[in-house]
Amino acid sequence: MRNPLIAKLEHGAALTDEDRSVLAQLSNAARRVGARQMVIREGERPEMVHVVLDGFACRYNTLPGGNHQITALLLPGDLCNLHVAMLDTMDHSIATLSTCSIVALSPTTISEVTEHHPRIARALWWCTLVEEGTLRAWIAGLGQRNAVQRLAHLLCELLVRLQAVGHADENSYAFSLRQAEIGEVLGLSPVHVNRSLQHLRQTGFITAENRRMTIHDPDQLKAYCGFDPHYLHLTKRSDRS
Amino acid sequence: MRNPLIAKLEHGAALTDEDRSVLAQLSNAARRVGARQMVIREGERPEMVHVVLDGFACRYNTLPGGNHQITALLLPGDLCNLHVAMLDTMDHSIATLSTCSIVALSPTTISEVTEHHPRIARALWWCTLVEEGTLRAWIAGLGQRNAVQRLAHLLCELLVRLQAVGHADENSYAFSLRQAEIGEVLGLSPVHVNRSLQHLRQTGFITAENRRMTIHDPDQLKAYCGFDPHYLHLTKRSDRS
DNA sequence: CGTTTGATTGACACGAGTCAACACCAGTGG
DNA sequence: CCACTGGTGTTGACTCGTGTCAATCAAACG
Repeated sequence: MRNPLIAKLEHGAALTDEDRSVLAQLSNAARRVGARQMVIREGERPEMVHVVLDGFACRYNTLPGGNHQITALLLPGDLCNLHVAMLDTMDHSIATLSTCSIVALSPTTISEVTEHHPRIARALWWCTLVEEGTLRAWIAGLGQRNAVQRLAHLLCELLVRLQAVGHADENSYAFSLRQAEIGEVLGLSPVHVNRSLQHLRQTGFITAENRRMTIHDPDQLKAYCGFDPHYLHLTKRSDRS
Repeated sequence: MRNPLIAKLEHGAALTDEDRSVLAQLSNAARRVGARQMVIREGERPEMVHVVLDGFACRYNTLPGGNHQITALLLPGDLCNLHVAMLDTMDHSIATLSTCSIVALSPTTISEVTEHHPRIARALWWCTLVEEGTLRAWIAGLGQRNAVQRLAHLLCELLVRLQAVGHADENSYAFSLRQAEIGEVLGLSPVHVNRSLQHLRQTGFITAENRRMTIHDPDQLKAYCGFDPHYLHLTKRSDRS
């Protein structure tokens, strides 16, 4: 399995072999983190840039009252807090969902790399655009879609994003979120997540077993929930400029 | 009334007088745009960075089915598409809501300015972080708050953001959105927006008349909806480093 | 094996959407 | 100067999606 960081950044810029080897080196210092561990807490001053190399992590906001809303899923290849040096304190928290393999990079490492490797710098810029696009897509889903479509849309997004880093095959991927956690992503109660999953199962769209999600006909599910991958900006570099 | 672009960026970096005069110059070429005009359409290749100097504009996503979800409100001082050069095509549209005064800057202007004025560059970076924080806060609101709290939260956010650029006084600001547009922000039907507004009026929280929103006791309304301005990162520069 | 954690189910309550009528302007044109 | 218009805001009645609570089931685990 390829290095997911490299695989992801390939979508954002035309990397050279040298770029790749730099990224590969950065990935060496990965550490293993158990499921449901905090990585950064809201209010802290962030010190490191984190890169997820394996597993699922998330950003989440805590609301007065104690409710949580997950605002982003961090998949293999995803970065957090690229802008680390700019921030006073975190306005949200980051935690693992499954067991993860994570690298922590110092701001100086980042700035050295971006200074000497313009294509990597470009790819990192691209990452933040994709991140913003994803945030907007989630807002649109929360505001306009019903529970089942929201869930279907999430499953489609995960399929496409994981495929982009080589962590999903044609129509399935490892998926170990609890239903309660899916609820925190979609703004639904755990019970309703359960019912929505059942609906997708009974309609024959998906099979979820053994911590693996299988989407029987991805194109059909995408059509069902109106999934348009444009916001992920995955057009292969080679396709354009 | 101060230049809102300068007023906003002051929050992101300690600007010098020279920085301010550069920004003031950039603001000269503003053009007037009527209400409900498209600025950039989804799918287009963006060519210019836009800055709102007066009025309300918005980003919005169009969903299959034709529904719209507003994903960001662009207030005086706000920028769109700083990252213009990086994008292939827009994954969302931008339009005015009220009559606006807008400047369009070329990517080369931007890169020249950021190259020669590191504090402005820093402030622009800061802007994108605030933007992301706001997107996350909206996700959290859509996922976890009920209609009235969502509305109250929006009104609080607008108060604070407009105050930050000198476009609101202690407890009121010009506000000319239709209820249907508020609905597109909050993911609510126009009818329910109406009822939620009435609720806030009858509870004595707000008065909305003459295209002006008055929040009688901002602290109380903030407490009511759990508004925490942290995500706007408006701590005055002078307060820290 | 008991224990625990998470998934599933059913009954019920309630927030929010829908539809349709009506009120209230501001602007228009006669 | 006044009817007419179109766009918004306001109401009421009804429906339906989703949340809540609580019981039960299933699988993982020490």
